[in-house]
Amino acid sequence: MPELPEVELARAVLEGALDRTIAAIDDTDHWVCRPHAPGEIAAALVGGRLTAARRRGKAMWCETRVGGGPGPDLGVHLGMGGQIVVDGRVGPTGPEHRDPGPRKPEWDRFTVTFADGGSLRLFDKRRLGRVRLDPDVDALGPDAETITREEFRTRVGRGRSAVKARLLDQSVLAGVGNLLADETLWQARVSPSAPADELGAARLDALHDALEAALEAAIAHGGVHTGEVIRHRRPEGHCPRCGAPMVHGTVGGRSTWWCSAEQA
DNA sequence: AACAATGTTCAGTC
DNA sequence: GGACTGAACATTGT
Repeated sequence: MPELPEVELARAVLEGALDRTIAAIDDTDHWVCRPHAPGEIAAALVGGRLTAARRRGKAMWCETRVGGGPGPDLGVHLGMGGQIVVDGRVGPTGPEHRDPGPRKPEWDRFTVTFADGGSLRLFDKRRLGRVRLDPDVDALGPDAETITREEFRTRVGRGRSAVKARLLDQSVLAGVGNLLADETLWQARVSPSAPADELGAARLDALHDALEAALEAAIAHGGVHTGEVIRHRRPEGHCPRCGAPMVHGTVGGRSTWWCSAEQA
């Protein structure tokens, strides 16, 4: 689930955890909390509180106050399938929201318990999510939601690798994942394997517009899985616009589907 | 059982 | 040194 729209929805859920005293933290999952030692995050934040929930691309973090002064930021990355759960509530983050399925307690990889009895948890079956203090977000490119047309042109339209690889490169722009990339390319009728530097301004602008529209729709509807082409992203799938078969391949190292006619 | 999965990162190669 | 590629990472589901 987690691409920019899901992370934004999770960030909104995170706001429910602000301004509450932190009574305890379970940071004993050494993989999710690496490189911190068990207890390190707890020692830094217990007694303090979260004061703001921020996001850049797929990276999220909370500003904090501890002992009357600013504390370290608490960074949270959802990885491939993580969810933020505050007081037992999750945001609308994909198919699992409609059908939550089993929720084994051991899939809670990180837990903040508040003095009022509530909690903030990172729920993550796959364990590819990550929690760390003072995450470095400076290496990320501009957020996909706010990047300007001009910035998009110069950053995405550079290099001879496939345009999809550029869209997925978080240092080029932050927030686009595999499904959103396929949706954006399909909306703009651009081949995922087209070399980025051969696109030209018109098609780069079309991609930018398609991205903004896809982001807005995904946030409004609850996640990238609601994209128009996403459910046709399967064997025997057909383009919902022209009816031509969808084809599958690997582009930029990721599983990719595109319309055999319109994105040739 | 083998393989793919909505993400990131690191070791290689050009 | 920068740009780019593919495997590895931990785990679940098909």
